[in-house]
Amino acid sequence: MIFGWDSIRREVLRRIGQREWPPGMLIPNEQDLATEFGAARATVNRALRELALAGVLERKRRAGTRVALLPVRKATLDIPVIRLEVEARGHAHSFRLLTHEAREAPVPVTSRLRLPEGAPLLWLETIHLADGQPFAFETRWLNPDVLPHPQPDFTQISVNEWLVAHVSYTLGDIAFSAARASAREAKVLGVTLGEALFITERSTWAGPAPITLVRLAHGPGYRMQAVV
Amino acid sequence: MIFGWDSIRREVLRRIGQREWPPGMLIPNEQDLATEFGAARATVNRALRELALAGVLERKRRAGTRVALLPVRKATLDIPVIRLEVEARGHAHSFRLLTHEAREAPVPVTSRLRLPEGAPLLWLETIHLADGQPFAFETRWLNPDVLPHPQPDFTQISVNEWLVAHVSYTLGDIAFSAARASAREAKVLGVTLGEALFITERSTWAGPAPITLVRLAHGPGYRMQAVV
DNA sequence: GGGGTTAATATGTCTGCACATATTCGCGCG
DNA sequence: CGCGCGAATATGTGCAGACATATTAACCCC
Repeated sequence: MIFGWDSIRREVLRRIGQREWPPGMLIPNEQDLATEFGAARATVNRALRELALAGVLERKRRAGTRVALLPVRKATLDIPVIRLEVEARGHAHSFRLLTHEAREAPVPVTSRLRLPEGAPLLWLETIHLADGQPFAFETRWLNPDVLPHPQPDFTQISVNEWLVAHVSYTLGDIAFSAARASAREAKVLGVTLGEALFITERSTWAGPAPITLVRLAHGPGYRMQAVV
Repeated sequence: MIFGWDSIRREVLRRIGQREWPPGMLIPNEQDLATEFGAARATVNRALRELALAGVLERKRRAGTRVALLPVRKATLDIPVIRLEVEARGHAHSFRLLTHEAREAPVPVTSRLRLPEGAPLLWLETIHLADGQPFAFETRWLNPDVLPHPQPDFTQISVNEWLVAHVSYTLGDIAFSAARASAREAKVLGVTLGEALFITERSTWAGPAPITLVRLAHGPGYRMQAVV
């Protein structure tokens, strides 16, 4: 009813929700729906394409569109810079650079970044604070090739923020897990030894060139939320 | 070059990556780009819309399109049914229903599902196995109103899977965190007391009606991955 | 010069048409 | 009966033109 591809999207969702179109059913083709809704095929296409992207529909050329049997829900989560994440929670962000040195990266790191064994990388440790309280402990391997000469002053601008502003990365992967706090993590984050930490690990790339491998350890109470 | 909106998208990404269009810059409008690429405005629009969705561009009517200063990367993660998750790792999935009883839900649960205090809900505990080894411990509050009479046999089909096949939910939220294993969790998952667990909590709704509130505890070694 | 109204502009979306492309169906042939 | 090949079909994408809408810039009046 009303207007726009979004109302078509919602109407299709409604029919699926009410079981008028049960899971697995082949739904009418775009042209028929366009006629029914009094819209152009392109408009119906837009609505169905969005639903396929969301995992609600499965579409194949010639075979048509069917309601997904096991809708693989897709959650999208925003990954802002830490400063924005802290500020979104209503706290003031600050940070302290704890370590900044060149190091030979261990094999798991070089292999994951596809660098030759023993390549010299920068090793940085940063503690991020929210209203002065520990928020996240960041440990990072950084490819020095991406830095200018002289290097930026990472005690003034966080590595995180300098990178998003000065190095465009095109792709990367991210993984989440849980781990117990090591002695160092416990001390830096101010938690008891063995506490459960929420771990985020990211690797980022500028095309074929590795940029950085970063691990963020969040203390207890941290929740990462997403809408489905 | 070549053809298609995706090649325009990649070309725009390239210009951003090469700093031809640095962060914050106002890029040419759709019509000019369409002329430059020899495409229709709709095609350019499609490319730019995708990039805005990915957080690379920021678009505003009349104001134009600019390169995002702090690109808020959006990661999309798939949330399949547990069986598929286990099978994707090359293991055989099985499960055992440990508990299945009516219970008065505690206040935190009823309030989160917006049900009256003391509403009777189903309480279900399930252990999911991968090749016979504990994979995830599922604890669930389930609104009995969504079930048919007689109730399905949850020892045969997992609650998880029955719900996705028979109840369409329209929205929900999901949160991830880390927690230490309680005595019961340690026993069921076969880990030591206090081990760090990866926790997934979901609430799902069919429009205004609550369906279920579920908590999944994954043992150590579990990683949730996403592509940026 | 300040404040409010008006015009200009870039994006958002729609229509109607066309062609491309991936599948599947069905026919014919060995 | 099985197999391969061509026809049919639904989606994917393209184009040109149009109107809608949000937002900004310009202007006028006091």
